[in-house]
Amino acid sequence: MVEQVSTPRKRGPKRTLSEERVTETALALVDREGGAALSVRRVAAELGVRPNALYTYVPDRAGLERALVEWVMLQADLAHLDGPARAWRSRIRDYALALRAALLDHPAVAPLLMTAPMDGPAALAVGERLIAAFEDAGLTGKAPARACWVLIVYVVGAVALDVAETDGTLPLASEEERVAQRRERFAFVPAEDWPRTAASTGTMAEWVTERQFAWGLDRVLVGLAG
Amino acid sequence: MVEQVSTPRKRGPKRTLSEERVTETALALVDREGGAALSVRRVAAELGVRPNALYTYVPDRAGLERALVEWVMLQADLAHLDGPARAWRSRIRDYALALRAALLDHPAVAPLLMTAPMDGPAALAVGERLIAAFEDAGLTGKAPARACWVLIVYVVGAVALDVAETDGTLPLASEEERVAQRRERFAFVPAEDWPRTAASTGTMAEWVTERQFAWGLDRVLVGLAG
DNA sequence: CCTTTCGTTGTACGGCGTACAGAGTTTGTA
DNA sequence: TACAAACTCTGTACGCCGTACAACGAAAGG
Repeated sequence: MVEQVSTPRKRGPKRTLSEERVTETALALVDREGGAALSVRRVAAELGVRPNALYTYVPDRAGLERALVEWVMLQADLAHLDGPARAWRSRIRDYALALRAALLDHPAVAPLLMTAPMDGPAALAVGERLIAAFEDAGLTGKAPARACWVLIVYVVGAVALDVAETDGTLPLASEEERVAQRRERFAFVPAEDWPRTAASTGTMAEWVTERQFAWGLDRVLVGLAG
Repeated sequence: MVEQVSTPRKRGPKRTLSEERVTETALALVDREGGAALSVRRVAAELGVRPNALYTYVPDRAGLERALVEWVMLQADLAHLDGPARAWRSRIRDYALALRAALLDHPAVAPLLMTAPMDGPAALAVGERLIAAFEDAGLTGKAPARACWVLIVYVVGAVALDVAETDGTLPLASEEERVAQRRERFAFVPAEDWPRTAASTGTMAEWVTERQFAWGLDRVLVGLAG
Protein backbone atom coordinates (compact mmCIF):
# COMPACT_ATOMS: atom_id res chain seq x y z
CA MET A 1 0.00 0.00 0.00
CA VAL A 2 1.50 3.31 -1.08
CA GLU A 3 0.68 6.17 1.19
CA GLN A 4 -1.72 8.69 -0.21
CA VAL A 5 0.58 11.38 -1.52
CA SER A 6 -1.87 13.22 -3.73
CA THR A 7 -3.63 16.14 -2.03
CA PRO A 8 -4.87 14.90 1.35
CA ARG A 9 -7.47 17.65 0.90
CA LYS A 10 -7.25 20.12 3.71
CA ARG A 11 -10.24 21.31 5.65
CA GLY A 12 -11.10 24.90 4.86
CA PRO A 13 -12.60 26.28 1.67
CA LYS A 14 -10.89 25.61 -1.64
CA ARG A 15 -8.02 27.91 -2.46
CA THR A 16 -8.71 30.36 -5.19
CA LEU A 17 -5.02 30.73 -6.03
CA SER A 18 -1.77 28.80 -5.82
CA GLU A 19 1.80 29.72 -5.04
CA GLU A 20 2.55 29.23 -8.72
CA ARG A 21 -0.14 31.66 -9.80
CA VAL A 22 1.14 34.22 -7.32
CA THR A 23 4.74 33.82 -8.45
CA GLU A 24 3.92 33.99 -12.12
CA THR A 25 1.70 37.00 -11.67
CA ALA A 26 4.45 38.77 -9.76
CA LEU A 27 6.92 37.86 -12.48
CA ALA A 28 4.68 39.22 -15.21
CA LEU A 29 4.26 42.39 -13.19
CA VAL A 30 7.96 43.08 -12.75
CA ASP A 31 8.65 42.12 -16.36
CA ARG A 32 6.09 44.68 -17.47
CA GLU A 33 6.69 47.49 -14.99
CA GLY A 34 10.09 46.88 -13.41
CA GLY A 35 11.28 45.83 -10.00
CA ALA A 36 10.03 48.98 -8.30
CA ALA A 37 6.46 47.96 -9.14
CA LEU A 38 6.73 44.77 -7.11
CA SER A 39 4.52 44.89 -4.07
CA VAL A 40 2.15 42.59 -2.27
CA ARG A 41 -0.70 44.96 -3.01
CA ARG A 42 0.01 45.22 -6.72
CA VAL A 43 0.25 41.46 -7.15
CA ALA A 44 -2.95 40.98 -5.18
CA ALA A 45 -4.70 43.55 -7.35
CA GLU A 46 -3.58 41.74 -10.49
CA LEU A 47 -5.08 38.57 -9.08
CA GLY A 48 -8.34 40.27 -8.14
CA VAL A 49 -7.91 39.62 -4.46
CA ARG A 50 -7.32 41.61 -1.26
CA PRO A 51 -3.65 42.02 -0.33
CA ASN A 52 -3.75 39.84 2.75
CA ALA A 53 -5.05 36.89 0.75
CA LEU A 54 -1.53 36.43 -0.59
CA TYR A 55 -0.25 35.59 2.88
CA THR A 56 -1.82 32.19 2.44
CA TYR A 57 0.66 31.40 -0.31
CA VAL A 58 3.70 33.40 0.65
CA PRO A 59 5.04 34.18 4.13
CA ASP A 60 5.77 37.83 3.41
CA ARG A 61 7.15 40.16 0.80
CA ALA A 62 10.64 38.70 1.14
CA GLY A 63 9.19 35.26 0.51
CA LEU A 64 7.60 36.54 -2.66
CA GLU A 65 10.99 37.74 -3.81
CA ARG A 66 12.59 34.42 -2.96
CA ALA A 67 9.95 32.64 -5.00
CA LEU A 68 10.78 34.81 -7.99
CA VAL A 69 14.47 34.01 -7.64
CA GLU A 70 13.74 30.32 -7.41
CA TRP A 71 11.46 30.44 -10.43
CA VAL A 72 13.97 32.21 -12.64
CA MET A 73 16.92 30.05 -11.60
CA LEU A 74 14.97 26.99 -12.65
CA GLN A 75 14.69 28.38 -16.19
CA ALA A 76 18.38 27.73 -16.85
CA ASP A 77 18.59 24.14 -17.98
CA LEU A 78 20.77 22.17 -15.56
CA ALA A 79 21.34 19.57 -18.28
CA HIS A 80 24.00 21.90 -19.65
CA LEU A 81 26.11 20.83 -16.68
CA ASP A 82 25.86 17.14 -17.45
CA GLY A 83 28.03 15.37 -19.99
CA PRO A 84 31.40 13.67 -20.43
CA ALA A 85 34.23 14.67 -18.11
CA ARG A 86 36.43 15.84 -20.95
CA ALA A 87 33.77 18.40 -21.92
CA TRP A 88 33.81 20.04 -18.49
CA ARG A 89 34.71 23.44 -19.89
CA SER A 90 31.89 23.69 -22.38
CA ARG A 91 29.47 22.25 -19.84
CA ILE A 92 30.21 25.04 -17.39
CA ARG A 93 30.44 27.62 -20.13
CA ASP A 94 27.09 26.67 -21.65
CA TYR A 95 25.36 26.66 -18.31
CA ALA A 96 26.78 30.03 -17.33
CA LEU A 97 25.56 31.50 -20.58
CA ALA A 98 22.16 29.90 -20.10
CA LEU A 99 21.87 31.23 -16.57
CA ARG A 100 22.82 34.69 -17.74
CA ALA A 101 20.21 34.50 -20.48
CA ALA A 102 17.55 33.33 -18.05
CA LEU A 103 18.28 36.23 -15.74
CA LEU A 104 18.27 38.74 -18.57
CA ASP A 105 14.87 37.40 -19.58
CA HIS A 106 13.58 38.73 -16.25
CA PRO A 107 15.92 41.58 -15.49
CA ALA A 108 14.08 42.83 -12.45
CA VAL A 109 14.74 39.55 -10.69
CA ALA A 110 18.52 39.66 -10.99
CA PRO A 111 19.05 42.21 -8.19
CA LEU A 112 17.01 40.01 -5.87
CA LEU A 113 19.66 37.27 -6.14
CA MET A 114 22.03 39.41 -4.10
CA THR A 115 19.58 40.54 -1.42
CA ALA A 116 18.98 37.18 0.24
CA PRO A 117 21.08 34.09 0.93
CA MET A 118 21.20 31.81 -2.10
CA ASP A 119 20.19 28.66 -0.27
CA GLY A 120 17.05 27.54 -2.10
CA PRO A 121 16.72 24.14 -3.77
CA ALA A 122 17.57 25.62 -7.16
CA ALA A 123 20.87 26.95 -5.84
CA LEU A 124 21.64 23.59 -4.24
CA ALA A 125 20.98 21.78 -7.50
CA VAL A 126 23.28 24.13 -9.39
CA GLY A 127 26.03 23.78 -6.80
CA GLU A 128 25.89 20.01 -6.85
CA ARG A 129 26.37 19.79 -10.61
CA LEU A 130 28.88 22.59 -10.77
CA ILE A 131 31.08 20.90 -8.20
CA ALA A 132 30.88 17.71 -10.25
CA ALA A 133 31.93 19.59 -13.37
CA PHE A 134 34.92 21.10 -11.61
CA GLU A 135 35.90 17.68 -10.32
CA ASP A 136 35.76 16.48 -13.90
CA ALA A 137 38.11 19.37 -14.69
CA GLY A 138 40.65 17.76 -12.41
CA LEU A 139 40.19 19.86 -9.30
CA THR A 140 40.47 18.06 -5.98
CA GLY A 141 40.12 18.75 -2.29
CA LYS A 142 38.51 22.08 -1.50
CA ALA A 143 39.08 23.45 -4.98
CA PRO A 144 35.84 22.28 -6.66
CA ALA A 145 33.59 23.90 -4.08
CA ARG A 146 35.70 27.03 -4.03
CA ALA A 147 35.63 27.27 -7.81
CA CYS A 148 31.88 26.80 -7.72
CA TRP A 149 31.53 29.91 -5.60
CA VAL A 150 33.79 31.95 -7.86
CA LEU A 151 31.75 31.02 -10.87
CA ILE A 152 28.44 31.87 -9.21
CA VAL A 153 29.85 35.20 -8.05
CA TYR A 154 30.95 35.95 -11.57
CA VAL A 155 27.68 35.10 -13.28
CA VAL A 156 25.36 36.69 -10.77
CA GLY A 157 27.55 39.72 -10.26
CA ALA A 158 27.92 40.33 -13.97
CA VAL A 159 24.21 40.15 -14.67
CA ALA A 160 23.34 42.31 -11.68
CA LEU A 161 25.74 45.02 -12.84
CA ASP A 162 24.40 44.80 -16.38
CA VAL A 163 20.81 45.06 -15.29
CA ALA A 164 21.53 47.94 -12.93
CA GLU A 165 21.70 50.18 -15.98
CA THR A 166 18.24 49.26 -17.22
CA ASP A 167 14.80 49.97 -15.84
CA GLY A 168 14.21 46.26 -15.53
CA THR A 169 11.21 46.14 -17.84
CA LEU A 170 10.77 43.93 -20.88
CA PRO A 171 11.61 44.04 -23.66
CA LEU A 172 15.13 44.97 -22.68
CA ALA A 173 16.85 47.31 -25.10
CA SER A 174 18.99 45.37 -27.55
CA GLU A 175 22.65 44.89 -26.82
CA GLU A 176 23.54 47.37 -29.56
CA GLU A 177 21.25 50.01 -28.10
CA ARG A 178 22.62 49.53 -24.62
CA VAL A 179 26.18 49.75 -25.88
CA ALA A 180 25.33 52.91 -27.80
CA GLN A 181 23.80 54.47 -24.70
CA ARG A 182 26.91 53.71 -22.72
CA ARG A 183 29.10 55.10 -25.48
CA GLU A 184 27.22 58.38 -25.21
CA ARG A 185 27.53 58.45 -21.45
CA PHE A 186 31.28 57.89 -21.66
CA ALA A 187 31.77 60.43 -24.43
CA PHE A 188 32.36 63.23 -21.96
CA VAL A 189 35.03 61.61 -19.82
CA PRO A 190 37.81 64.23 -19.76
CA ALA A 191 40.95 62.74 -21.30
CA GLU A 192 43.27 64.92 -19.25
CA ASP A 193 41.93 63.55 -15.96
CA TRP A 194 41.32 59.94 -17.01
CA PRO A 195 43.48 59.25 -20.03
CA ARG A 196 43.24 55.49 -20.01
CA THR A 197 39.53 55.57 -19.31
CA ALA A 198 38.95 58.02 -22.14
CA ALA A 199 40.97 55.80 -24.46
CA SER A 200 38.95 52.75 -23.40
CA THR A 201 35.41 54.08 -23.65
CA GLY A 202 34.73 51.91 -26.67
CA THR A 203 35.60 48.77 -24.77
CA MET A 204 33.90 49.92 -21.59
CA ALA A 205 30.71 50.57 -23.51
CA GLU A 206 30.82 46.89 -24.44
CA TRP A 207 30.96 45.73 -20.84
CA VAL A 208 27.27 44.84 -21.01
CA THR A 209 27.62 42.48 -23.98
CA GLU A 210 27.50 38.72 -24.10
CA ARG A 211 30.88 38.84 -25.81
CA GLN A 212 32.40 40.59 -22.80
CA PHE A 213 30.68 38.15 -20.46
CA ALA A 214 32.00 35.17 -22.41
CA TRP A 215 35.50 36.67 -22.54
CA GLY A 216 35.56 37.08 -18.78
CA LEU A 217 34.02 33.67 -18.27
CA ASP A 218 36.77 32.03 -20.30
CA ARG A 219 39.46 33.90 -18.38
CA VAL A 220 37.89 32.89 -15.08
CA LEU A 221 37.71 29.26 -16.16
CA VAL A 222 41.34 29.35 -17.23
CA GLY A 223 42.28 30.69 -13.84
CA LEU A 224 40.19 28.09 -12.05
CA ALA A 225 41.10 25.00 -14.02
CA GLY A 226 43.85 25.80 -16.49
CA MET B 1 43.44 88.11 -10.84
CA VAL B 2 42.25 84.67 -9.83
CA GLU B 3 38.49 84.20 -9.90
CA GLN B 4 36.84 83.98 -6.53
CA VAL B 5 36.47 80.26 -6.04
CA SER B 6 35.78 80.17 -2.33
CA THR B 7 32.10 80.35 -1.41
CA PRO B 8 30.51 83.14 -3.46
CA ARG B 9 27.99 83.22 -0.62
CA LYS B 10 24.54 82.55 -1.97
CA ARG B 11 21.54 84.69 -1.16
CA GLY B 12 19.07 82.88 1.03
CA PRO B 13 19.47 81.87 4.66
CA LYS B 14 22.48 79.85 5.73
CA ARG B 15 22.24 76.11 5.28
CA THR B 16 21.87 74.22 8.51
CA LEU B 17 23.30 71.04 7.01
CA SER B 18 25.63 69.85 4.27
CA GLU B 19 25.61 66.94 1.86
CA GLU B 20 28.42 65.45 3.91
CA ARG B 21 26.44 65.64 7.14
CA VAL B 22 23.48 64.01 5.42
CA THR B 23 25.59 61.22 3.94
CA GLU B 24 27.40 60.50 7.15
CA THR B 25 24.22 60.49 9.17
CA ALA B 26 22.65 58.07 6.71
CA LEU B 27 25.73 55.89 6.90
CA ALA B 28 25.67 55.82 10.68
CA LEU B 29 21.99 54.93 10.53
CA VAL B 30 22.41 51.94 8.22
CA ASP B 31 25.49 50.79 10.11
CA ARG B 32 23.47 50.79 13.30
CA GLU B 33 20.11 49.51 12.07
CA GLY B 34 20.69 47.90 8.70
CA GLY B 35 19.80 48.79 5.15
CA ALA B 36 16.07 48.41 5.69
CA ALA B 37 16.18 51.35 8.11
CA LEU B 38 17.40 53.72 5.42
CA SER B 39 14.77 56.29 4.58
CA VAL B 40 14.64 59.99 3.93
CA ARG B 41 12.45 60.44 6.97
CA ARG B 42 14.70 58.51 9.31
CA VAL B 43 17.80 60.42 8.24
CA ALA B 44 15.94 63.71 8.59
CA ALA B 45 14.82 62.75 12.06
CA GLU B 46 18.39 61.94 13.07
CA LEU B 47 19.39 65.39 11.90
CA GLY B 48 16.54 67.08 13.77
CA VAL B 49 14.95 68.39 10.62
CA ARG B 50 11.74 67.88 8.60
CA PRO B 51 12.03 65.23 5.87
CA ASN B 52 11.74 67.65 2.97
CA ALA B 53 14.70 69.67 4.19
CA LEU B 54 16.96 66.91 2.89
CA TYR B 55 15.89 67.62 -0.66
CA THR B 56 18.15 70.65 -0.56
CA TYR B 57 21.16 68.37 -0.32
CA VAL B 58 20.08 65.27 -2.17
CA PRO B 59 17.85 64.99 -5.25
CA ASP B 60 15.86 62.05 -3.95
CA ARG B 61 16.14 58.79 -2.11
CA ALA B 62 18.12 57.20 -4.95
CA GLY B 63 20.56 60.10 -4.77
CA LEU B 64 21.03 59.45 -1.09
CA GLU B 65 21.91 55.87 -1.87
CA ARG B 66 24.34 56.95 -4.57
CA ALA B 67 26.04 59.26 -2.10
CA LEU B 68 26.50 56.35 0.31
CA VAL B 69 28.06 54.24 -2.42
CA GLU B 70 30.40 57.03 -3.40
CA TRP B 71 31.40 57.65 0.21
CA VAL B 72 32.21 54.01 0.91
CA MET B 73 34.12 53.46 -2.33
CA LEU B 74 36.38 56.37 -1.41
CA GLN B 75 37.38 54.57 1.78
CA ALA B 76 39.44 52.03 -0.15
CA ASP B 77 42.81 53.63 -0.67
CA LEU B 78 43.51 54.00 -4.38
CA ALA B 79 47.22 54.22 -3.61
CA HIS B 80 47.20 50.44 -3.43
CA LEU B 81 46.87 50.52 -7.21
CA ASP B 82 49.97 52.63 -7.72
CA GLY B 83 53.48 51.23 -7.78
CA PRO B 84 56.05 49.62 -10.02
CA ALA B 85 54.83 47.74 -13.09
CA ARG B 86 56.39 44.48 -11.97
CA ALA B 87 54.24 44.58 -8.83
CA TRP B 88 50.99 44.73 -10.79
CA ARG B 89 49.64 41.59 -9.18
CA SER B 90 50.06 42.68 -5.59
CA ARG B 91 48.79 46.15 -6.46
CA ILE B 92 45.53 44.77 -7.76
CA ARG B 93 45.35 42.17 -5.05
CA ASP B 94 45.89 44.67 -2.25
CA TYR B 95 43.34 47.06 -3.66
CA ALA B 96 40.73 44.34 -4.10
CA LEU B 97 41.22 43.27 -0.50
CA ALA B 98 41.01 46.89 0.66
CA LEU B 99 37.82 47.49 -1.29
CA ARG B 100 36.29 44.34 0.15
CA ALA B 101 37.25 45.47 3.63
CA ALA B 102 35.78 48.93 3.08
CA LEU B 103 32.51 47.43 1.92
CA LEU B 104 32.37 45.00 4.82
CA ASP B 105 32.88 47.97 7.14
CA HIS B 106 29.49 49.22 5.94
CA PRO B 107 27.70 46.07 4.95
CA ALA B 108 24.35 47.68 4.24
CA VAL B 109 25.92 49.74 1.47
CA ALA B 110 27.22 46.80 -0.55
CA PRO B 111 23.85 45.83 -2.04
CA LEU B 112 23.41 49.41 -3.24
CA LEU B 113 26.41 49.00 -5.53
CA MET B 114 24.39 46.67 -7.74
CA THR B 115 21.17 48.69 -7.84
CA ALA B 116 22.44 51.67 -9.81
CA PRO B 117 24.96 52.20 -12.59
CA MET B 118 28.50 52.45 -11.23
CA ASP B 119 29.37 55.66 -13.00
CA GLY B 120 30.28 58.03 -10.18
CA PRO B 121 33.67 59.73 -9.87
CA ALA B 122 34.90 57.11 -7.44
CA ALA B 123 34.19 54.34 -9.94
CA LEU B 124 35.96 56.30 -12.68
CA ALA B 125 39.01 56.78 -10.50
CA VAL B 126 39.16 53.07 -9.73
CA GLY B 127 38.75 52.13 -13.38
CA GLU B 128 41.51 54.45 -14.50
CA ARG B 129 44.06 52.99 -12.14
CA LEU B 130 42.91 49.43 -12.59
CA ILE B 131 43.33 49.67 -16.34
CA ALA B 132 46.83 51.01 -15.80
CA ALA B 133 47.66 48.10 -13.54
CA PHE B 134 46.45 45.59 -16.11
CA GLU B 135 48.49 47.33 -18.79
CA ASP B 136 51.47 46.94 -16.48
CA ALA B 137 50.59 43.27 -16.36
CA GLY B 138 51.22 43.11 -20.07
CA LEU B 139 47.66 43.23 -21.36
CA THR B 140 47.09 45.20 -24.53
CA GLY B 141 44.25 46.29 -26.78
CA LYS B 142 40.81 45.74 -25.29
CA ALA B 143 42.08 43.35 -22.64
CA PRO B 144 42.91 45.85 -19.86
CA ALA B 145 39.44 47.41 -19.85
CA ARG B 146 37.82 44.02 -20.11
CA ALA B 147 39.89 42.68 -17.24
CA CYS B 148 38.96 45.74 -15.22
CA TRP B 149 35.30 44.85 -15.52
CA VAL B 150 35.89 41.22 -14.55
CA LEU B 151 37.72 42.28 -11.44
CA ILE B 152 35.04 44.74 -10.37
CA VAL B 153 32.37 42.12 -10.96
CA TYR B 154 34.27 39.69 -8.81
CA VAL B 155 34.87 42.02 -5.88
CA VAL B 156 31.45 43.62 -5.80
CA GLY B 157 29.63 40.37 -6.46
CA ALA B 158 31.55 38.53 -3.79
CA VAL B 159 30.88 41.12 -1.12
CA ALA B 160 27.24 41.46 -2.05
CA LEU B 161 26.73 37.71 -1.73
CA ASP B 162 28.58 37.65 1.58
CA VAL B 163 26.58 40.49 3.01
CA ALA B 164 23.29 39.04 1.83
CA GLU B 165 23.53 36.57 4.69
CA THR B 166 23.84 39.22 7.36
CA ASP B 167 21.39 41.79 8.65
CA GLY B 168 23.73 44.54 7.54
CA THR B 169 24.26 46.03 10.99
CA LEU B 170 27.55 46.64 12.74
CA PRO B 171 29.40 45.05 14.28
CA LEU B 172 29.25 42.23 11.77
CA ALA B 173 29.56 38.77 13.28
CA SER B 174 33.12 37.54 13.13
CA GLU B 175 34.22 35.40 10.24
CA GLU B 176 34.32 32.37 12.53
CA GLU B 177 30.79 32.97 13.72
CA ARG B 178 29.48 33.39 10.20
CA VAL B 179 31.21 30.24 9.06
CA ALA B 180 29.80 28.35 12.01
CA GLN B 181 26.29 29.58 11.19
CA ARG B 182 26.68 28.40 7.62
CA ARG B 183 27.98 25.05 8.78
CA GLU B 184 24.82 24.60 10.83
CA ARG B 185 22.63 25.57 7.91
CA PHE B 186 24.36 23.08 5.63
CA ALA B 187 24.32 20.30 8.20
CA PHE B 188 20.98 19.03 6.96
CA VAL B 189 21.75 18.74 3.27
CA PRO B 190 20.69 15.17 2.45
CA ALA B 191 23.72 13.25 1.18
CA GLU B 192 21.61 10.94 -0.95
CA ASP B 193 20.23 13.82 -3.01
CA TRP B 194 23.30 16.06 -3.10
CA PRO B 195 26.31 13.87 -2.39
CA ARG B 196 28.98 16.31 -3.53
CA THR B 197 27.30 19.20 -1.79
CA ALA B 198 27.02 17.22 1.42
CA ALA B 199 30.68 16.28 1.15
CA SER B 200 31.64 19.92 0.59
CA THR B 201 29.68 21.64 3.33
CA GLY B 202 32.86 22.42 5.21
CA THR B 203 34.30 24.28 2.26
CA MET B 204 31.00 25.90 1.35
CA ALA B 205 30.65 27.21 4.88
CA GLU B 206 33.93 29.01 4.27
CA TRP B 207 32.68 30.80 1.19
CA VAL B 208 32.24 33.98 3.23
CA THR B 209 35.86 34.12 4.40
CA GLU B 210 38.66 36.41 3.30
CA ARG B 211 40.67 33.29 2.54
CA GLN B 212 38.09 32.14 0.03
CA PHE B 213 37.92 35.63 -1.44
CA ALA B 214 41.68 35.78 -1.83
CA TRP B 215 41.79 32.29 -3.32
CA GLY B 216 39.27 33.24 -5.98
CA LEU B 217 40.95 36.57 -6.54
CA ASP B 218 44.24 34.84 -7.26
CA ARG B 219 42.59 32.40 -9.66
CA VAL B 220 40.85 35.25 -11.45
CA LEU B 221 44.10 37.18 -11.77
CA VAL B 222 45.85 34.11 -13.13
CA GLY B 223 43.13 33.77 -15.72
CA LEU B 224 43.30 37.42 -16.63
CA ALA B 225 47.03 37.94 -16.78
CA GLY B 226 48.81 34.62 -16.38
C1' DC C 1 14.93 99.81 1.77
C1' DC C 2 13.10 96.75 -1.07
C1' DT C 3 13.37 92.93 -3.98
C1' DT C 4 15.14 88.63 -5.07
C1' DT C 5 16.74 84.24 -3.70
C1' DC C 6 16.69 80.29 -1.11
C1' DG C 7 16.38 76.99 3.06
C1' DT C 8 12.97 75.25 5.97
C1' DT C 9 8.42 74.03 7.66
C1' DG C 10 3.46 72.58 7.49
C1' DT C 11 0.44 69.93 5.27
C1' DA C 12 -1.18 66.53 2.27
C1' DC C 13 -1.58 62.52 -0.94
C1' DG C 14 -1.19 58.01 -2.40
C1' DG C 15 1.22 53.86 -1.64
C1' DC C 16 3.44 50.37 1.24
C1' DG C 17 3.72 45.80 4.53
C1' DT C 18 1.06 43.45 7.52
C1' DA C 19 -1.53 42.67 12.07
C1' DC C 20 -6.11 41.42 13.75
C1' DA C 21 -10.84 40.08 13.96
C1' DG C 22 -14.65 38.12 11.75
C1' DA C 23 -17.32 35.68 8.09
C1' DG C 24 -18.01 31.92 5.20
C1' DT C 25 -16.75 27.29 3.31
C1' DT C 26 -15.21 22.78 3.58
C1' DT C 27 -13.89 18.46 6.00
C1' DG C 28 -13.57 14.99 9.73
C1' DT C 29 -15.86 13.13 13.62
C1' DA C 30 -19.49 12.11 17.02
C1' DT D 1 -26.78 14.16 10.27
C1' DA D 2 -25.25 17.65 13.17
C1' DC D 3 -21.41 19.81 15.00
C1' DA D 4 -16.70 21.23 15.66
C1' DA D 5 -12.42 22.17 13.77
C1' DA D 6 -9.67 23.96 10.17
C1' DC D 7 -8.88 26.95 6.75
C1' DT D 8 -9.31 30.94 3.21
C1' DC D 9 -10.62 35.24 2.34
C1' DT D 10 -12.37 40.11 3.51
C1' DG D 11 -12.72 44.50 6.19
C1' DT D 12 -10.35 47.50 8.66
C1' DA D 13 -6.63 49.71 10.71
C1' DC D 14 -1.85 51.28 11.93
C1' DG D 15 2.38 53.22 11.17
C1' DC D 16 5.55 53.70 7.85
C1' DC D 17 7.24 55.55 3.18
C1' DG D 18 8.67 59.24 -0.83
C1' DT D 19 7.74 63.59 -2.16
C1' DA D 20 4.75 67.51 -4.15
C1' DC D 21 3.17 72.19 -2.97
C1' DA D 22 2.52 76.47 -0.72
C1' DA D 23 3.86 79.55 2.75
C1' DC D 24 7.25 81.76 5.76
C1' DG D 25 11.39 83.80 7.22
C1' DA D 26 16.35 84.87 6.62
C1' DA D 27 19.94 86.66 4.02
C1' DA D 28 22.07 89.25 0.27
C1' DG D 29 22.17 92.61 -4.00
C1' DG D 30 20.70 96.73 -6.08
